[in-house]
Amino acid sequence: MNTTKNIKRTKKVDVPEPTLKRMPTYTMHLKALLQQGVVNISAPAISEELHFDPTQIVKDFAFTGVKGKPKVGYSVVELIHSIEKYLGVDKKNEAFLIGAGKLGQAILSYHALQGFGINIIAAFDVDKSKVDTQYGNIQILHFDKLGELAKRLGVGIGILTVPGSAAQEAAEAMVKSGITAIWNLTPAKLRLSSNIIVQDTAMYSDVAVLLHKLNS
Amino acid sequence: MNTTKNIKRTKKVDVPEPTLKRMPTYTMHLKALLQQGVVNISAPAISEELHFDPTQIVKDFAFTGVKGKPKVGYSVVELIHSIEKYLGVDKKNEAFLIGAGKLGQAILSYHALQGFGINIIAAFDVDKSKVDTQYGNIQILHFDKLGELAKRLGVGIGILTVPGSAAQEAAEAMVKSGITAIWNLTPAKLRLSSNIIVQDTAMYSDVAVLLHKLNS
DNA sequence: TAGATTGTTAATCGATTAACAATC
DNA sequence: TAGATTGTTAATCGATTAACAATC
Repeated sequence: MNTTKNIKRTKKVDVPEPTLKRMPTYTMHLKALLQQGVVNISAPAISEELHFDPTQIVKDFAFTGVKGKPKVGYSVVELIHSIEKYLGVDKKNEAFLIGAGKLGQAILSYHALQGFGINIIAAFDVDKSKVDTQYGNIQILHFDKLGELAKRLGVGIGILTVPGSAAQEAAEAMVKSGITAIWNLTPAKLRLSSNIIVQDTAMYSDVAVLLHKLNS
Repeated sequence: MNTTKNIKRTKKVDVPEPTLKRMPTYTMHLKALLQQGVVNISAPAISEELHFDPTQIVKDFAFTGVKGKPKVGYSVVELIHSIEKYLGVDKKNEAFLIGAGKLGQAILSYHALQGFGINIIAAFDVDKSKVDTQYGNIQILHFDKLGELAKRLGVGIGILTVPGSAAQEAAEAMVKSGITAIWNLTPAKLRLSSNIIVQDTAMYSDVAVLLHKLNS
């Protein structure tokens, strides 16, 4: 039995990551259109607003399996449903937030995140003044309880908002607790087992791009 | 006189944006090495740690103008200086922060930002309970004062951390105040004059990528 | 029917990766 | 000198954009 062949058998019709990153922009815009009572929308019309190439928009939508009508465009409602289903927004996607500092609190209070498919069900911290308090309607628990709770509730997603210096250690504890996907908002470069999904939000990278554009 | 030709004359040796985004990762790693007393480092050695392609690392470094020695690698100190100079970290880069909510406070308390070249010198908000207080050593002023202060101090960078619903309006006020570069941390898609530099940090895009990787 | 827009295939563009000569 | 690594040119890969046929 040839393992290499088996891996290749999974036909690689994978979405480009840039497409994936544009998806939430689409749903946000489409929801605004829906509220304005717009029923159908064409790719060129969206292009006008978002400044994406119309062909690219058509291609992006095609990945979700939605069908449009020539001359008419797409049903706004259908599009929203199709994209959200494709992204897995309808799934449970329960997450723990690790590190209830300012950034963690900002994420906790950003309720729109639920609209993008992530459902934060508890937060963890080591700071005794924060532990066993509520933030919004989310309980902050001691970090020690992460392992037990993650296993009991079967939570697989962790949002990492601890200080950069504590990030690696916290991430390792998360993995031990059974967390398999980490949204890393710290500046740290995490070194974890390759089967763990890590998604970095590297703010400093964006700062570098901004400054370079400004100073050149 | 042909304008089109004049524009093209500026030989397009522009850095790829991915290169720019990797730069801060390099400086962070190199600074750690420096603290460990490492004097020289080769691209293959960095590749081992950061999992970037070694050729890509060599190319990235070349953009900054630094010179390496075959068989030895690069001087860690020289590299840091070269990259930081290239990114404009040495420049003043004074910035205002607009919106002193949780996310704004998180940015304000993230002192490492200074190490990436941005120097926040004041924050603005419309919330009376926040106005005229200090956060860390940064004064929070009323949003009304933005225009006057931006002009007086010649501040050109604005960090936008208001709620998404207020983002467009705040951004327009910033532009009127003479701000030419905006780091947009809100989910809003800003519609501004094309000469304004806007850099989005779109957290929801990263969530979309994470969930898709997890659910597939 | 005429024309706008979808859907798909082909061309282009840009970044990554590979190859290799130069060199310390 | 031998060999590792830089520096650069070429090949590959993937995403964007263009072209165009299908169709409502």
